[in-house]
Amino acid sequence: MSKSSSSIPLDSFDLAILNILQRDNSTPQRVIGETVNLSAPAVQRRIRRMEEAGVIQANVAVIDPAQVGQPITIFVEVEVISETAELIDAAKREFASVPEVQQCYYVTGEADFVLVIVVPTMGAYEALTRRLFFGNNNVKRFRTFVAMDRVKVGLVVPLPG
Amino acid sequence: MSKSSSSIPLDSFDLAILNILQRDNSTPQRVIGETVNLSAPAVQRRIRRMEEAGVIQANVAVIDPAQVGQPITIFVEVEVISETAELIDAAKREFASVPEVQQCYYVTGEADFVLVIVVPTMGAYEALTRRLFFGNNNVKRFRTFVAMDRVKVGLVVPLPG
DNA sequence: CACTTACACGAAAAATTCTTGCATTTTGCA
DNA sequence: TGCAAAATGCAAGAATTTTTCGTGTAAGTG
Repeated sequence: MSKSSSSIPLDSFDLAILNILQRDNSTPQRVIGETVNLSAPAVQRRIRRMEEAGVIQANVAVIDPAQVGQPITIFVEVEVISETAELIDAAKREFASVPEVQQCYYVTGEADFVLVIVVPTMGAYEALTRRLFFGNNNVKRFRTFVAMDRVKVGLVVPLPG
Repeated sequence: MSKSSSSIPLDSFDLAILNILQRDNSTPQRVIGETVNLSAPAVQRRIRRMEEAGVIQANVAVIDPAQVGQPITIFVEVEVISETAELIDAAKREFASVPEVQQCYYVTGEADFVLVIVVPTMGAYEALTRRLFFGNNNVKRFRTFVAMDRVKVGLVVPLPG
Protein backbone atom coordinates (compact mmCIF):
# COMPACT_ATOMS: atom_id res chain seq x y z
CA MET A 1 0.00 0.00 0.00
CA SER A 2 1.62 3.14 1.23
CA LYS A 3 5.36 3.67 1.36
CA SER A 4 7.46 5.62 3.76
CA SER A 5 10.30 6.46 1.41
CA SER A 6 12.21 9.62 0.71
CA SER A 7 10.68 13.06 0.60
CA ILE A 8 9.76 14.34 -2.81
CA PRO A 9 9.47 17.82 -4.26
CA LEU A 10 5.95 19.21 -4.32
CA ASP A 11 4.85 21.97 -6.62
CA SER A 12 1.81 24.19 -6.34
CA PHE A 13 -0.32 21.63 -8.22
CA ASP A 14 0.50 19.01 -5.62
CA LEU A 15 -0.31 21.36 -2.78
CA ALA A 16 -3.60 22.35 -4.36
CA ILE A 17 -4.49 18.69 -4.76
CA LEU A 18 -3.54 17.92 -1.16
CA ASN A 19 -5.61 20.81 0.04
CA ILE A 20 -8.65 19.31 -1.60
CA LEU A 21 -7.98 15.74 -0.54
CA GLN A 22 -7.31 16.50 3.10
CA ARG A 23 -10.80 17.97 3.30
CA ASP A 24 -12.62 15.52 1.03
CA ASN A 25 -10.87 12.64 -0.59
CA SER A 26 -14.05 11.46 -2.27
CA THR A 27 -13.77 14.35 -4.70
CA PRO A 28 -13.56 12.87 -8.20
CA GLN A 29 -10.25 13.33 -9.95
CA ARG A 30 -12.10 14.98 -12.77
CA VAL A 31 -13.37 17.70 -10.43
CA ILE A 32 -9.96 18.10 -8.86
CA GLY A 33 -8.53 18.44 -12.32
CA GLU A 34 -10.99 21.16 -13.24
CA THR A 35 -10.16 23.00 -10.05
CA VAL A 36 -6.39 22.90 -10.36
CA ASN A 37 -6.28 22.96 -14.17
CA LEU A 38 -4.96 19.51 -14.91
CA SER A 39 -6.39 16.46 -16.60
CA ALA A 40 -7.77 13.66 -14.46
CA PRO A 41 -4.88 11.31 -15.27
CA ALA A 42 -2.36 13.96 -14.31
CA VAL A 43 -4.13 14.38 -10.99
CA GLN A 44 -4.20 10.65 -10.55
CA ARG A 45 -0.48 10.24 -11.18
CA ARG A 46 0.36 12.96 -8.69
CA ILE A 47 -1.86 11.41 -6.04
CA ARG A 48 -0.29 8.03 -6.49
CA ARG A 49 3.18 9.50 -6.36
CA MET A 50 2.37 11.28 -3.12
CA GLU A 51 0.89 8.15 -1.64
CA GLU A 52 3.96 6.15 -2.49
CA ALA A 53 6.18 8.84 -1.04
CA GLY A 54 4.17 8.88 2.16
CA VAL A 55 3.07 12.48 1.76
CA ILE A 56 -0.41 11.05 1.85
CA GLN A 57 -0.24 8.67 4.78
CA ALA A 58 -3.76 7.32 4.70
CA ASN A 59 -7.25 7.75 3.36
CA VAL A 60 -9.79 7.50 6.10
CA ALA A 61 -13.37 8.09 7.11
CA VAL A 62 -13.83 10.30 10.14
CA ILE A 63 -16.37 8.89 12.55
CA ASP A 64 -18.38 10.76 15.14
CA PRO A 65 -17.38 9.03 18.39
CA ALA A 66 -20.62 9.97 20.11
CA GLN A 67 -22.68 8.08 17.56
CA VAL A 68 -20.77 4.88 18.06
CA GLY A 69 -21.01 4.84 21.81
CA GLN A 70 -17.72 6.57 22.61
CA PRO A 71 -18.86 10.02 23.68
CA ILE A 72 -15.99 10.90 26.01
CA THR A 73 -12.73 12.42 24.83
CA ILE A 74 -9.99 12.97 27.39
CA PHE A 75 -6.57 14.56 27.33
CA VAL A 76 -3.90 13.21 29.57
CA GLU A 77 -0.50 14.63 30.34
CA VAL A 78 1.80 11.92 31.57
CA GLU A 79 5.02 12.53 33.45
CA VAL A 80 7.43 9.66 33.81
CA ILE A 81 10.05 8.96 36.45
CA SER A 82 12.93 7.75 34.36
CA GLU A 83 13.57 8.96 30.86
CA THR A 84 15.96 6.30 29.66
CA ALA A 85 15.58 5.45 25.99
CA GLU A 86 14.42 1.95 26.83
CA LEU A 87 11.71 3.04 29.20
CA ILE A 88 10.51 5.76 26.87
CA ASP A 89 10.34 3.32 23.99
CA ALA A 90 8.45 0.86 26.13
CA ALA A 91 5.97 3.54 27.09
CA LYS A 92 5.53 4.58 23.47
CA ARG A 93 4.80 1.03 22.45
CA GLU A 94 2.39 0.46 25.27
CA PHE A 95 0.43 3.66 24.74
CA ALA A 96 0.34 3.17 20.99
CA SER A 97 -1.00 -0.34 21.35
CA VAL A 98 -4.07 0.69 23.29
CA PRO A 99 -7.13 1.24 21.08
CA GLU A 100 -8.61 3.82 23.43
CA VAL A 101 -5.48 5.91 22.97
CA GLN A 102 -6.39 7.69 19.78
CA GLN A 103 -3.32 9.88 19.69
CA CYS A 104 -0.02 9.81 21.57
CA TYR A 105 2.77 12.35 21.43
CA TYR A 106 6.13 12.34 23.15
CA VAL A 107 6.74 15.92 24.18
CA THR A 108 9.07 18.34 25.87
CA GLY A 109 7.92 20.59 28.66
CA GLU A 110 6.26 19.89 31.97
CA ALA A 111 5.08 16.51 30.79
CA ASP A 112 6.58 13.69 28.77
CA PHE A 113 3.55 12.33 26.95
CA VAL A 114 0.30 13.79 25.83
CA LEU A 115 -2.48 11.35 25.10
CA VAL A 116 -5.87 11.74 23.51
CA ILE A 117 -8.18 9.07 24.82
CA VAL A 118 -11.63 8.07 23.62
CA VAL A 119 -13.88 6.05 25.92
CA PRO A 120 -17.56 5.23 26.34
CA THR A 121 -17.81 6.11 30.04
CA MET A 122 -15.83 7.66 32.86
CA GLY A 123 -15.76 4.22 34.37
CA ALA A 124 -13.92 2.95 31.34
CA TYR A 125 -11.45 5.79 31.71
CA GLU A 126 -10.94 5.03 35.35
CA ALA A 127 -10.22 1.39 34.52
CA LEU A 128 -7.82 2.51 31.83
CA THR A 129 -5.91 4.77 34.20
CA ARG A 130 -5.53 1.88 36.59
CA ARG A 131 -4.07 -0.28 33.91
CA LEU A 132 -2.01 2.29 32.05
CA PHE A 133 -0.81 4.70 34.74
CA PHE A 134 -1.17 3.20 38.18
CA GLY A 135 -0.11 -0.12 36.76
CA ASN A 136 3.06 1.34 35.30
CA ASN A 137 5.64 2.15 37.93
CA ASN A 138 7.52 4.49 35.64
CA VAL A 139 4.59 6.89 35.64
CA LYS A 140 5.24 9.66 38.14
CA ARG A 141 1.93 11.39 37.68
CA PHE A 142 -0.72 12.25 35.17
CA ARG A 143 -3.16 15.05 34.67
CA THR A 144 -6.61 14.58 33.20
CA PHE A 145 -8.61 17.01 31.07
CA VAL A 146 -12.07 15.95 30.06
CA ALA A 147 -13.35 17.47 26.83
CA MET A 148 -16.65 19.26 27.18
CA ASP A 149 -16.68 20.45 23.59
CA ARG A 150 -14.73 19.18 20.62
CA VAL A 151 -14.48 22.64 19.15
CA LYS A 152 -12.30 21.68 16.23
CA VAL A 153 -11.25 18.18 15.35
CA GLY A 154 -9.31 16.96 12.37
CA LEU A 155 -5.91 16.37 10.92
CA VAL A 156 -5.88 19.17 8.41
CA VAL A 157 -2.41 20.57 7.90
CA PRO A 158 -2.15 24.27 7.05
CA LEU A 159 -0.95 24.52 3.46
CA PRO A 160 0.14 27.55 1.46
CA GLY A 161 -2.61 28.55 -0.94
CA MET B 1 -22.97 17.12 1.72
CA SER B 2 -22.99 15.57 5.15
CA LYS B 3 -25.87 15.95 7.53
CA SER B 4 -25.90 16.34 11.25
CA SER B 5 -29.30 14.85 11.87
CA SER B 6 -30.58 12.42 14.43
CA SER B 7 -28.64 9.44 15.66
CA ILE B 8 -29.44 6.16 14.00
CA PRO B 9 -29.22 2.58 15.19
CA LEU B 10 -26.10 0.74 14.08
CA ASP B 11 -25.85 -3.01 13.87
CA SER B 12 -22.76 -5.14 13.73
CA PHE B 13 -22.61 -4.82 9.93
CA ASP B 14 -22.42 -1.07 10.22
CA LEU B 15 -19.71 -1.25 12.85
CA ALA B 16 -17.69 -3.67 10.76
CA ILE B 17 -17.99 -1.34 7.78
CA LEU B 18 -16.97 1.66 9.88
CA ASN B 19 -14.00 -0.20 11.21
CA ILE B 20 -12.76 -0.72 7.69
CA LEU B 21 -13.52 2.77 6.47
CA GLN B 22 -11.91 4.59 9.36
CA ARG B 23 -8.66 2.85 8.49
CA ASP B 24 -8.94 2.90 4.70
CA ASN B 25 -11.88 4.46 2.96
CA SER B 26 -10.47 3.64 -0.46
CA THR B 27 -11.41 0.02 0.08
CA PRO B 28 -13.80 -0.99 -2.70
CA GLN B 29 -17.34 -1.72 -1.59
CA ARG B 30 -17.02 -5.12 -3.19
CA VAL B 31 -14.10 -5.97 -0.89
CA ILE B 32 -15.93 -4.58 2.11
CA GLY B 33 -18.89 -6.69 1.16
CA GLU B 34 -16.80 -9.83 0.96
CA THR B 35 -15.32 -9.04 4.36
CA VAL B 36 -18.57 -8.39 6.16
CA ASN B 37 -20.72 -10.78 4.13
CA LEU B 38 -22.96 -8.37 2.32
CA SER B 39 -23.40 -7.41 -1.30
CA ALA B 40 -21.72 -4.27 -2.57
CA PRO B 41 -25.00 -2.36 -2.95
CA ALA B 42 -25.97 -3.21 0.61
CA VAL B 43 -22.64 -1.87 1.80
CA GLN B 44 -23.11 1.22 -0.30
CA ARG B 45 -26.56 1.94 1.09
CA ARG B 46 -25.30 1.57 4.64
CA ILE B 47 -22.41 3.91 4.00
CA ARG B 48 -24.66 6.54 2.52
CA ARG B 49 -27.07 6.23 5.39
CA MET B 50 -24.26 6.73 7.88
CA GLU B 51 -22.94 9.69 5.98
CA GLU B 52 -26.35 11.32 5.94
CA ALA B 53 -26.79 10.66 9.64
CA GLY B 54 -23.39 12.19 10.38
CA VAL B 55 -21.95 9.00 11.78
CA ILE B 56 -19.36 9.40 9.06
CA GLN B 57 -18.44 13.04 9.35
CA ALA B 58 -15.89 13.28 6.58
CA ASN B 59 -13.70 11.38 4.18
CA VAL B 60 -10.19 12.72 4.21
CA ALA B 61 -6.62 12.12 3.19
CA VAL B 62 -4.11 12.21 6.04
CA ILE B 63 -1.04 14.24 5.15
CA ASP B 64 2.40 14.00 6.70
CA PRO B 65 2.99 17.53 8.00
CA ALA B 66 6.76 17.18 7.81
CA GLN B 67 6.64 16.58 4.08
CA VAL B 68 4.67 19.72 3.41
CA GLY B 69 6.90 22.03 5.38
CA GLN B 70 5.03 21.93 8.70
CA PRO B 71 7.26 19.73 10.83
CA ILE B 72 6.40 21.12 14.25
CA THR B 73 3.42 19.94 16.30
CA ILE B 74 2.72 21.69 19.56
CA PHE B 75 0.24 21.17 22.37
CA VAL B 76 -1.01 24.14 24.27
CA GLU B 77 -3.03 24.28 27.44
CA VAL B 78 -4.81 27.58 27.72
CA GLU B 79 -6.28 28.96 30.90
CA VAL B 80 -8.66 31.88 30.66
CA ILE B 81 -9.49 34.58 33.16
CA SER B 82 -13.23 34.82 32.77
CA GLU B 83 -15.39 31.87 31.88
CA THR B 84 -18.55 33.65 30.85
CA ALA B 85 -20.41 31.96 28.04
CA GLU B 86 -19.78 34.88 25.72
CA LEU B 87 -16.04 34.96 26.27
CA ILE B 88 -15.75 31.20 25.97
CA ASP B 89 -17.70 31.22 22.73
CA ALA B 90 -15.55 34.01 21.40
CA ALA B 91 -12.43 32.05 22.25
CA LYS B 92 -13.82 28.93 20.60
CA ARG B 93 -14.54 30.82 17.42
CA GLU B 94 -11.17 32.49 17.38
CA PHE B 95 -9.18 29.32 17.98
CA ALA B 96 -11.24 27.36 15.48
CA SER B 97 -10.73 29.95 12.79
CA VAL B 98 -6.95 29.71 12.88
CA PRO B 99 -5.55 27.28 10.29
CA GLU B 100 -2.52 26.45 12.41
CA VAL B 101 -4.87 25.26 15.14
CA GLN B 102 -5.47 21.75 13.94
CA GLN B 103 -7.54 20.69 16.91
CA CYS B 104 -9.22 22.61 19.71
CA TYR B 105 -11.03 21.20 22.71
CA TYR B 106 -12.81 22.98 25.51
CA VAL B 107 -11.98 21.03 28.64
CA THR B 108 -12.43 20.75 32.37
CA GLY B 109 -9.52 20.53 34.73
CA GLU B 110 -6.52 22.73 35.28
CA ALA B 111 -6.92 24.33 31.87
CA ASP B 112 -9.84 25.52 29.80
CA PHE B 113 -8.67 24.79 26.29
CA VAL B 114 -6.32 22.29 24.78
CA LEU B 115 -4.98 23.10 21.35
CA VAL B 116 -3.00 21.10 18.84
CA ILE B 117 -1.00 23.43 16.68
CA VAL B 118 0.95 22.72 13.51
CA VAL B 119 3.58 25.19 12.35
CA PRO B 120 6.64 25.28 10.09
CA THR B 121 9.04 26.85 12.61
CA MET B 122 9.29 27.82 16.23
CA GLY B 123 9.32 31.38 15.01
CA ALA B 124 5.91 30.88 13.51
CA TYR B 125 4.71 29.49 16.82
CA GLU B 126 6.10 32.41 18.69
CA ALA B 127 4.31 34.79 16.35
CA LEU B 128 1.12 32.82 16.83
CA THR B 129 1.35 32.99 20.62
CA ARG B 130 1.73 36.72 20.38
CA ARG B 131 -1.39 37.01 18.33
CA LEU B 132 -3.51 34.36 19.99
CA PHE B 133 -2.52 34.45 23.65
CA PHE B 134 -0.66 37.64 24.51
CA GLY B 135 -3.01 39.52 22.21
CA ASN B 136 -6.06 38.18 24.01
CA ASN B 137 -6.58 39.73 27.40
CA ASN B 138 -8.84 36.95 28.56
CA VAL B 139 -5.95 34.48 28.47
CA LYS B 140 -4.54 34.06 31.94
CA ARG B 141 -1.71 31.79 30.94
CA PHE B 142 -0.75 29.00 28.58
CA ARG B 143 1.57 26.06 28.73
CA THR B 144 3.47 24.76 25.71
CA PHE B 145 4.46 21.18 24.91
CA VAL B 146 6.49 20.61 21.80
CA ALA B 147 6.10 17.20 20.21
CA MET B 148 9.35 15.36 19.70
CA ASP B 149 7.67 12.23 18.40
CA ARG B 150 4.20 11.79 16.98
CA VAL B 151 3.94 8.32 18.41
CA LYS B 152 0.38 7.69 17.33
CA VAL B 153 -1.70 10.03 15.24
CA GLY B 154 -5.15 9.54 13.85
CA LEU B 155 -8.85 9.83 14.50
CA VAL B 156 -9.61 6.15 14.82
CA VAL B 157 -12.42 5.51 17.28
CA PRO B 158 -12.29 2.26 19.20
CA LEU B 159 -15.13 0.09 17.98
CA PRO B 160 -16.45 -3.21 19.28
CA GLY B 161 -15.26 -6.03 17.06
C1' DC C 1 23.35 23.34 -32.73
C1' DA C 2 21.58 18.79 -33.35
C1' DC C 3 20.50 15.02 -30.82
C1' DT C 4 18.96 12.29 -27.10
C1' DT C 5 16.89 11.25 -22.85
C1' DA C 6 13.75 11.90 -19.18
C1' DC C 7 9.56 13.42 -17.77
C1' DA C 8 4.92 15.03 -17.59
C1' DC C 9 1.06 15.99 -20.14
C1' DG C 10 -3.69 15.18 -22.52
C1' DA C 11 -6.87 12.28 -25.18
C1' DA C 12 -8.97 8.07 -25.64
C1' DA C 13 -9.75 3.36 -24.47
C1' DA C 14 -10.11 -0.19 -21.02
C1' DA C 15 -11.03 -1.79 -16.52
C1' DT C 16 -13.04 -1.19 -12.31
C1' DT C 17 -16.13 0.71 -9.23
C1' DC C 18 -20.27 3.00 -7.95
C1' DT C 19 -25.18 3.56 -8.45
C1' DT C 20 -29.90 2.49 -9.51
C1' DG C 21 -34.10 -0.35 -10.62
C1' DC C 22 -36.53 -4.20 -9.37
C1' DA C 23 -38.12 -8.58 -7.57
C1' DT C 24 -37.45 -11.19 -3.46
C1' DT C 25 -36.44 -12.04 1.25
C1' DT C 26 -36.16 -10.80 5.87
C1' DT C 27 -37.67 -8.27 9.95
C1' DG C 28 -40.77 -6.25 13.22
C1' DC C 29 -45.09 -6.15 15.09
C1' DA C 30 -50.07 -6.59 15.66
C1' DT D 1 -50.18 -16.13 11.46
C1' DG D 2 -50.21 -12.33 8.43
C1' DC D 3 -49.09 -7.88 6.92
C1' DA D 4 -46.24 -3.75 6.16
C1' DA D 5 -41.77 -1.78 6.21
C1' DA D 6 -37.16 -2.31 5.42
C1' DA D 7 -33.13 -4.49 3.62
C1' DT D 8 -31.18 -7.63 0.45
C1' DG D 9 -29.08 -9.51 -4.01
C1' DC D 10 -28.82 -9.42 -8.89
C1' DA D 11 -28.20 -7.21 -13.05
C1' DA D 12 -27.98 -3.18 -15.86
C1' DG D 13 -26.39 1.40 -16.40
C1' DA D 14 -23.54 5.43 -15.15
C1' DA D 15 -19.45 7.26 -13.44
C1' DT D 16 -14.94 6.99 -12.05
C1' DT D 17 -10.41 5.26 -12.05
C1' DT D 18 -6.57 3.43 -14.48
C1' DT D 19 -3.89 2.29 -18.46
C1' DT D 20 -2.15 3.07 -23.00
C1' DC D 21 -0.17 5.84 -26.30
C1' DG D 22 1.47 9.71 -28.87
C1' DT D 23 3.17 14.42 -28.16
C1' DG D 24 5.61 18.34 -26.28
C1' DT D 25 9.00 20.42 -23.30
C1' DA D 26 13.24 20.87 -20.69
C1' DA D 27 17.74 19.27 -19.37
C1' DG D 28 21.91 17.22 -20.63
C1' DT D 29 25.48 15.81 -24.21
C1' DG D 30 28.34 15.28 -28.21
